[in-house]
Amino acid sequence: MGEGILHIDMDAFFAAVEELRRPGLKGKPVVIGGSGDPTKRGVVSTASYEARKYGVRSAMPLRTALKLCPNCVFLPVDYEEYSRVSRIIKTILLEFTPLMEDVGIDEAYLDISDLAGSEEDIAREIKKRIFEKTGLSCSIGISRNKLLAKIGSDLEKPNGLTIIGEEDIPRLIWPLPARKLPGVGPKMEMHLREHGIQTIGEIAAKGLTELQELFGSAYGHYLYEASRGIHESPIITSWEPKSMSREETYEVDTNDWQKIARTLASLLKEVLASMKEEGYRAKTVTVKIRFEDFKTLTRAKTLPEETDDLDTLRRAAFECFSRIEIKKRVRLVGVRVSSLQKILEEGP
DNA sequence: TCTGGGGTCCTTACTCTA
DNA sequence: TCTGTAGAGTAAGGACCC
Repeated sequence: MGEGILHIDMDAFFAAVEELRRPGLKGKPVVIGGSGDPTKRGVVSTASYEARKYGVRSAMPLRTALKLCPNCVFLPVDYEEYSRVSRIIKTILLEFTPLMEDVGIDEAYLDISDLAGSEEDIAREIKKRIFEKTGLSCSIGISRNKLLAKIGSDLEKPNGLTIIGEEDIPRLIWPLPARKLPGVGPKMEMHLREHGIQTIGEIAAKGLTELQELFGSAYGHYLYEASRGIHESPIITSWEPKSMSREETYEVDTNDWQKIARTLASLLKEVLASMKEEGYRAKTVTVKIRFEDFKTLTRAKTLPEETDDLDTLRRAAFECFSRIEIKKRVRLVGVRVSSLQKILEEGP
């Protein structure tokens, strides 16, 4: 007992949903990303397992994926459809327990500590119910905390079920590449390698003070504990958004100030629409410009009080924009609002 | 040559105020 | 009042996540 946390991760979610809609795609290499046109700017959101055989990976430019796999079927991202299927899955999970943490569109944590029956039986039942209702498979990790459950769900993909107990850490976790530890991305992986560290076990072999000297006190402490499977973070069942943003990458880089300004104004309108729809006002506006060389600048302005007035937010956004010198071509424009305040609902 | 979009969190620097 | 500093708020950038 005691391994009461489940991490549920849908297998190649976007591609799997598309295959449901178009059974003719089954068995073919499918790549979901951007507008679906692999000659245009965009990156891979999801590659089916067949496409992965060609080396296609998430976050890879679509043009690179096309070179690796000219026969792949390229499809645009249809968030509305994936969200619809996602809601069905989350509803199934909530039938098991209200202690569900929503992590993006295709993942969730469940705390089943107080449920009757073995963790493994419950996980099998979850997989069965999801498959019956949606035709989709998922992978589940079971352990005593979110960190280990998440690593576990990734170990036997697709359609996996992995239980990680205390005694399994040296055998299952320590041989894994450091990159498999949540929070270790490409930069930190390189940084670790420079210090001769390639696996999670090699992190666990270091002392706390050494890790903190090398990687800073907070992150060093995280690595020390995480590499030993120690992680105390609760299941978060609800939360408030901290910011909302829209950004757009041009198909062709531009230095046309008018065009950039029009993009900024229209992105702000979209952000404002989402903000109003969800019932928030914002106090801080941030404008982001990415140049052709990928150098990115942001400028922020905090207002005296929260607002959802378009003119006020637009003045703030353009004040930020005016502080950025456009002396290179621009590839991306973005706008974000933060310091959000929920508007209390009026009575009927 | 390429590198999306929507988020969160952390670090560092700076400014203002108690 | 002078001086130093702690803490809050703001700004900017960067790493990471799906």
